[in-house]
Amino acid sequence: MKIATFNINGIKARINALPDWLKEAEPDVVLLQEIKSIDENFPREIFEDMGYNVETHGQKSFNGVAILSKLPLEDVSRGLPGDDSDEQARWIEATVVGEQAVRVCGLYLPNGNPVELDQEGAPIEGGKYAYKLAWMERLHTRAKQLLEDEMPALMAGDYNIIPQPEDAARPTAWEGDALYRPESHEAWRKILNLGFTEAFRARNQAPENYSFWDYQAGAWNRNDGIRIDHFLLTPQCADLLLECKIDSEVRGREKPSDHTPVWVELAA
DNA sequence: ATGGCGGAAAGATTCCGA
Repeated sequence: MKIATFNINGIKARINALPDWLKEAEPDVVLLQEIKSIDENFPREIFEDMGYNVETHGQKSFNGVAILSKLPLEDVSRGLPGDDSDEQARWIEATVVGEQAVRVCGLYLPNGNPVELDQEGAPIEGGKYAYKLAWMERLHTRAKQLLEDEMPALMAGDYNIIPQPEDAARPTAWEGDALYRPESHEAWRKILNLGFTEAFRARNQAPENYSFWDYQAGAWNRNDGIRIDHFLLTPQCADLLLECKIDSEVRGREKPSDHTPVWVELAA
């Protein structure tokens, strides 16, 4: 089973690039982020005609996540639990029924910039960085529950986290940024340390592997990128891991997203 | 350090992302 994650930066803007990539990459399941569309406006027929089941969790203008799957999807759930007042569409999960059932969670973790701190250095309540860290606390809670289920499960998407220096072309440029701050790293490590496997690094230790390049200043041509799109696998899912790859070349095409697809192949 | 680009909604500019 091939499962991909792809922050498309707007479904309308990627109306050609996404189907083109699907036809050649042929993933069984795709977790999409930043569809930037309400559910009613998502062009589901395009993907249904390609054999995909479509489940969306959209909102107006920003954010929005979706799952495309050639295999049946069961028990679809929208929204990350833990804060009923959170109206941002950043989480969707479902069970994919293949040879084995796999629980897949698609996420678009808050960026968190600008970082606003009080005199003591604590994130200011109501600010974007506090929202990011609070969201990661809720993610930690959901992650623990997934482990308790003891079934193959994964959480994948745009984490807006640069895990290590080797995950950025210019790591020093990111010091102090919400994607690279100590509090962000601590929250990331806390989730990993529950017992998740980060799929890409389980298969590849090399630097200069990125999943995002800014549109500005020729970042793609200079390979000035960062690796922020990740797969976290439960132990039962990590046992099924065959490969994890980044489709970098997609970033160099006509009208690209600023992110590129990342995928895993599972023996499921 | 900032936001030079790009997307969306609104509507000839502003907000947002990373």
